[in-house]
Amino acid sequence: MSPASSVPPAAALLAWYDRHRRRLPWRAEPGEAADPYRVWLSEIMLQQTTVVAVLPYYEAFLTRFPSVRALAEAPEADVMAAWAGLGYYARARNLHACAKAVAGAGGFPRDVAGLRALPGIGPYTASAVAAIAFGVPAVPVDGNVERVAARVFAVTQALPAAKQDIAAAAARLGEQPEARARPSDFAQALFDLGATVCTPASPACGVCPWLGACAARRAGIAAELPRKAPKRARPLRHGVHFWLTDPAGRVLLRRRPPRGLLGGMTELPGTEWRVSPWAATEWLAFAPMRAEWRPAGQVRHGLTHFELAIEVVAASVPAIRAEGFLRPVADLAGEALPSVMRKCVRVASAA
DNA sequence: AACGCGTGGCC
DNA sequence: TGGCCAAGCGT
Repeated sequence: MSPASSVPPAAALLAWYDRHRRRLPWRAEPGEAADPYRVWLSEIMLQQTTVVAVLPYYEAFLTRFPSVRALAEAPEADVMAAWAGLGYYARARNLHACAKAVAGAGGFPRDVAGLRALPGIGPYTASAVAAIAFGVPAVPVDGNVERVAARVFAVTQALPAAKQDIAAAAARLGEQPEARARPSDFAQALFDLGATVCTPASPACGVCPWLGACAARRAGIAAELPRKAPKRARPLRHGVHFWLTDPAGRVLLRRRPPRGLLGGMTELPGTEWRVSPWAATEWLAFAPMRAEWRPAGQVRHGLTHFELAIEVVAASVPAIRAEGFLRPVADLAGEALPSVMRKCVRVASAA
């Protein structure tokens, strides 16, 4: 980035946004006041999660927990069950803790520092809520904004080392008077630009409002930015899970530890997940009860840092006496089952 | 400061 | 198909 490089004009981006703004359920209509609860809820759900995945969860949450107070007063198990399938379950735990803090304080803090102090709210979300809900002139730097900023200023250093430089570049964009006059629209315009035009793989530079000011485009390297450090490979791990039912149509479940992998979520009892496959003589020792276990099917599932291959085995006994709790199979929809466990349930039910 | 932490869609 | 990616945070 040379000293002579010009800053892409905020006015051009805002004009583009006024024509192309996406209508999303958590967005206020032009001239309408934003609802901090909805903005915050959507921002937490959208962390590392696509709009399409969030939409049904957002609507379900608003119906079930129509206000931050309603969310604060709900049992944590209800919140975890409503979040089941969305992933990164620490978000749900922190969401609930944050709701309690906000309800207790009588409302959301209206500035970046106050928001940043709440559970589950980091630098990005604090800026996003401050800008979108309260009109604070901050530029939230997410993956979209990082990409746009890296390109318009041609930051060629790779992430995560380039984090600070890119954040400074994004802040430069937001310093323009036109951006400071419309912080909410400017932030969302950057999101929309990144999501629909300045996309990761094949950016639509031809229709970009910043085409003329983009340093990466000028250098012919837009699609290559931002550069990223290589990621580690995801190893395969193996596990065996047990589908144990009784004559009343109930199945044995277990609660996972409150923190860590799938923390606080419900699971079928099973072995640990390890790199070497399990022999029958080994996994039998982990079975919740002595029974005639029969293979019910296999499940593959990708988690954040490893791939999982699960063997589901099933048995029926006259009476279940084992650690855990029982639920009617018909009621499993209301349980906090993560996606990997829903796959296991599907396989076992079909067998 | 790296690393742990889900899921589904896309090419 | 498999690697990449998405409005990151907590530790």
